[in-house]
Amino acid sequence: MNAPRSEFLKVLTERGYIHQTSDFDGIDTAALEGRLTTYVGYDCTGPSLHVGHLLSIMMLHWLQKTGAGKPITLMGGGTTRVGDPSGKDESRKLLTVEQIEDNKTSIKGVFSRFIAFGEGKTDAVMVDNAEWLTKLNYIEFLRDVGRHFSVNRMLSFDSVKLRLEREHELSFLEFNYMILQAYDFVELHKRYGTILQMGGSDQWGNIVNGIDLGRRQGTAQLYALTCPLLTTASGAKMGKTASGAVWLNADMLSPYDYWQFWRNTEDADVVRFLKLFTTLPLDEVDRLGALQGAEINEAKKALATEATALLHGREAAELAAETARKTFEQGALAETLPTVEIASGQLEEGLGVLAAFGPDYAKLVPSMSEARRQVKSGGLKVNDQTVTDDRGVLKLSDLTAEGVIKLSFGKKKHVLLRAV
RNA sequence: GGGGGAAUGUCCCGAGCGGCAAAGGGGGCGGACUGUAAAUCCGCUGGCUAUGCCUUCGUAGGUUCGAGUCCUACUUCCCCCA
Repeated sequence: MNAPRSEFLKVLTERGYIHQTSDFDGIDTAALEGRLTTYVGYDCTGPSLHVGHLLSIMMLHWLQKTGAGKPITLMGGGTTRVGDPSGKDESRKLLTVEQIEDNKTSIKGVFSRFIAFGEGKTDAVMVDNAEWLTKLNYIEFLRDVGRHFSVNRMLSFDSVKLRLEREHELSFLEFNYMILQAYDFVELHKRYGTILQMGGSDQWGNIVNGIDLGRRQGTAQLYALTCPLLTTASGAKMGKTASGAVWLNADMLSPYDYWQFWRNTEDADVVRFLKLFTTLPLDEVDRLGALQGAEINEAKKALATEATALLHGREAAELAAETARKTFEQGALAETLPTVEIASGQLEEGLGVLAAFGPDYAKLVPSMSEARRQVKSGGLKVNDQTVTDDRGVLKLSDLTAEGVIKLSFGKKKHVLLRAV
């Protein structure tokens, strides 16, 4: 692999996005000529994408920014009806078509934060593979596409092999996923001149299948580029928090919580994440990375603010940073903490502490039983006072001068209960 | 087609003579220590209208005062013979 000549691959290489490519020089040349039309596919299995998807979105961002080519975001409206078996032990429950459509609508919004859509040469477009997949004729499809796939070879792919080795069922439906994804690649080539598919390293097999199919059907040379699967320095899968995945949609994870997620990055990951998840120039990253000991916290704040600004906007990011500063560095009550409203009447009658923390109000803990357990281990606080009695009751007199009650779970998670 | 084995706490792996909310790990969460980090140590890790009640051991039945444990059928997987 030679040193990249294109700005696009230069950036991707320097910032650590590349895990594997099918033909580095070929991609490099196309990028240099600005004809690297590239797609990434996104399943519609949930109502929001999460940080795991961010890497590929950032790659599309750089693709556009460096003028290497046109980004295409492919919504898997069709493939999600089949289900990708990659990396999963069990079949996902079949989603209804309505659920998939709802998810798709809900997911769409985040892309425009990172890439510009439009009609121009390097403007991004969004397409949905339901458009062509749902119209396929089975027999025709088998004859045109199916004959190019060897089952012997398909069985050797990790996504399939894992299931077989683990003794878990793999339905014929799911077995077809890789064929459909391969077909997508070729179809996108025909429609938009797409020549590159990017994705996580777990998608390598699926992408290469598309390249093979293209060659057999006589398309131009297609390419693959994958990014590494993200793990933290201590080996944990990235993107999980107490309350689940780190969602990108603001209504599922507030900008403040998103900021907190990045703020809590392990020391050893800071530089890597600055390169991957912010657009800060590399010399600035180097400067931040050189900080030692407790000073690394400055780098983490920069990471949090920059990453949040990309997704939720500069203003929301600054606000989150300020809220965190007040809460953690001054120990003051930040009015901008996540807030849950409660009827004053409820407080007049008295609201059980457990209930206040539980799923009906602050949602800091998932159940009353969990709240009870946390009281035992001293994890709950009301107005910075540790809760000791699980039968305690919150009353109007617990309201601070600002008219709120501050509920804390652990040291990092806070919610304000505001009487209305 | 015949024979033998397996499925356990809705995160994973895994023990479980008929009295079991079910050993032990990993992961996760909380506490201590720190720097809102890592490592380490301690605690917790089904739900609820809570000294009690309800739901859990592949699925559906049965035996029993009582079933994760015994029986029958079914599902999926592994091994051996054909």
